[in-house]
Amino acid sequence: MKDMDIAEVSRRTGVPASTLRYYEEKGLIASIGRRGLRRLFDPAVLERLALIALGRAGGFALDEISAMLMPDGLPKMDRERLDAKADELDRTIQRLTAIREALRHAARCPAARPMECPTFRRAVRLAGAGRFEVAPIGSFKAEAVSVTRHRRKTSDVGLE
Amino acid sequence: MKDMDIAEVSRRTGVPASTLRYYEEKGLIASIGRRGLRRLFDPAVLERLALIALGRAGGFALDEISAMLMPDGLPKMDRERLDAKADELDRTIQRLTAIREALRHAARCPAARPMECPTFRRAVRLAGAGRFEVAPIGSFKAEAVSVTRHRRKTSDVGLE
DNA sequence: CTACGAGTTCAAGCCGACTTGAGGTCAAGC
DNA sequence: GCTTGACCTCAAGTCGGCTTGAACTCGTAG
Repeated sequence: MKDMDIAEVSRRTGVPASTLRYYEEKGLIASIGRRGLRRLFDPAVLERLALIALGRAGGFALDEISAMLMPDGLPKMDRERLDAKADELDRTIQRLTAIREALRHAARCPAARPMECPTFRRAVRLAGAGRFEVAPIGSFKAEAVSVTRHRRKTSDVGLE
Repeated sequence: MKDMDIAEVSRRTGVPASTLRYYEEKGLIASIGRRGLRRLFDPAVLERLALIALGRAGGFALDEISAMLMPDGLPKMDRERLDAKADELDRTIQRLTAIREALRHAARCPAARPMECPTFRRAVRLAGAGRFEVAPIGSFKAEAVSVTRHRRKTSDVGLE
């Protein structure tokens, strides 16, 4: 298998040609040359695209991803940096798990107002969904979670 | 505690006033009236904002969230719909967990190229990070994950 | 030789969730 | 009575990650 044109890369990865050009422009992938105007890609780009997709699926920004990949597609970051990313993901997972439980519970809990249900409240608290001192029963607080979002002042709850 | 002005709601929730106005405009929250020009909010809005934050933290779009809340802040969706959301979250969690493992592994795996490492490859596969038939060793495929993102053609990997 | 279709560039558009800025209103304190 | 400052509206801007469209260039099949 020799070098591929953009259509083949697109076909084999499901990544649209426009996206591939965009990624190249951003320096995430590189074409190995041209035939006429047309880009030629080394098959290794498929692997690299898999890693990029992995990062995207993990919710990382393209910039972060390119910071993690060496020119040849090897993970570049040191152990600490990768572990930090893993930890970040870990916190996200915790949060999402709590939210999932809240939803499951809300689906069958008969309480009139969800916030009156201790189970639900607990889930909300674990979700770290903002710092609210909501009235009913004892007040609860949670540290604001801030998941890699640009300049935010106070409690950020965004996942993305 | 009687009705609050926007500043108080903001202070108590950490949600900026601009965001509160935006949410009102979108119909996610409602002010209970005005004093002069100024909005007045019922304390119940705090609870509603907590639920909104919960949804945001779960990665749901504002539209989805408002579809889940009754005018008074009660979860509105039927059991099936809520369960479906929970399932969606579940899949996301699975994916993120796989990615976290991939990162942890990559942090200490000595393999020259990550894709040569079976453990890593497995993680990538579980992450469903695109459908790639990458060269080395046996090829693998994964169904494209599509996480509630607007019109996308082929394999979408976005989480957000 | 020419037409075709797949590729190219560059600028502009889109989506969601907000933020920012200019300019206006109004209740309260001096 | 006048200033102050918190609040208001409305339009426009921002950010990331792409997509879209117009206008162009090639290699190749007929």
